[in-house]
Amino acid sequence: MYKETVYSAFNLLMHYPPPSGAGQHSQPQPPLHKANQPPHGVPQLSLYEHFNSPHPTPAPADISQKQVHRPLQTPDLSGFYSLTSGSMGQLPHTVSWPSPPLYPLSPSCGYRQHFPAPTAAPGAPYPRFTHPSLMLGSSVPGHPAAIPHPAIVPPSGKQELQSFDRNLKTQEESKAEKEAKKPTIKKPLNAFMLYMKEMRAKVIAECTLKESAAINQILGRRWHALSREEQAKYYELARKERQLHMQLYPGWSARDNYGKKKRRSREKHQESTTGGKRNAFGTYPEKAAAPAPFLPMTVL
DNA sequence: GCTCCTTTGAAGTTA
DNA sequence: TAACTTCAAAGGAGC
Repeated sequence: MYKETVYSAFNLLMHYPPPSGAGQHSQPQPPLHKANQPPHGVPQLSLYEHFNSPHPTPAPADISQKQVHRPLQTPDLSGFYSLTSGSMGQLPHTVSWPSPPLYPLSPSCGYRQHFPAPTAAPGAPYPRFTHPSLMLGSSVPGHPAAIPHPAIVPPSGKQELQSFDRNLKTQEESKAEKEAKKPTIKKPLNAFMLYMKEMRAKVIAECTLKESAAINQILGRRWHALSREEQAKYYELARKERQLHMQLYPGWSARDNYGKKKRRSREKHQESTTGGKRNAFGTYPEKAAAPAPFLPMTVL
């Protein structure tokens, strides 16, 4: 039964149609994230105003209007923010279609018909949304909450204990320790990362999956299936995220974290694509990614 | 406990 | 400037 389901789903995916317009456009347009820059002269709410506006405002029917107050919601958060839409109309004509999935997905998770781009009724109030990293931290003047911005990652308690033990070590070591203890300021999340954060729980619930790699594949496909307006929402969020990040950490650069994680060697990367390491489903990427034959249904 | 997997996008580095 | 690389999140798996 399980095998049958998996085969069916996999065969479906192999014949999974690309989104409408993919591969058919003759005049490629700039990517959404490039095109989605606000034009000059469009009044922008300050970040403080964004985060301290007491009441969410229903969005106008025409999202291309110069200001859209669009509080969105996640279940565990109480705040909201409003965003300014500068160029919602300047969206890419289409998006590239992702490569076939490496993981066999169930139709309810991987098949496009099951996750159409959500649409809101015209004039309906926008759902609340507060991405944690968009919430005010203590470093924002005038804000009562002493919650640090989540981009700052303090060392873990374990590391702190370890560093406490090392107090007896040499000054040089403690100096190096101090450097290591410096909280890491993380990169602001991009549009897709924000989308993943919001939708992950939903996918987990729908698909009863726990493997992040598999979930991310589903989310990647859903991202491509989103309407341009829906994607624009996340590009706008990401823009705000970067803006806030710049305000909170003016001197920060992505260079600060560059190379901090262990650099993956090309050999290792190639190894992974040529069968060196198993993925989350215990299969080898190159085998799963290869064009799959149309497998016959197998009843166990 | 570190790294990989897997996704997209931003930003860094390299040629 | 184009191409390539790294890192953001997530959590199970493997070493």
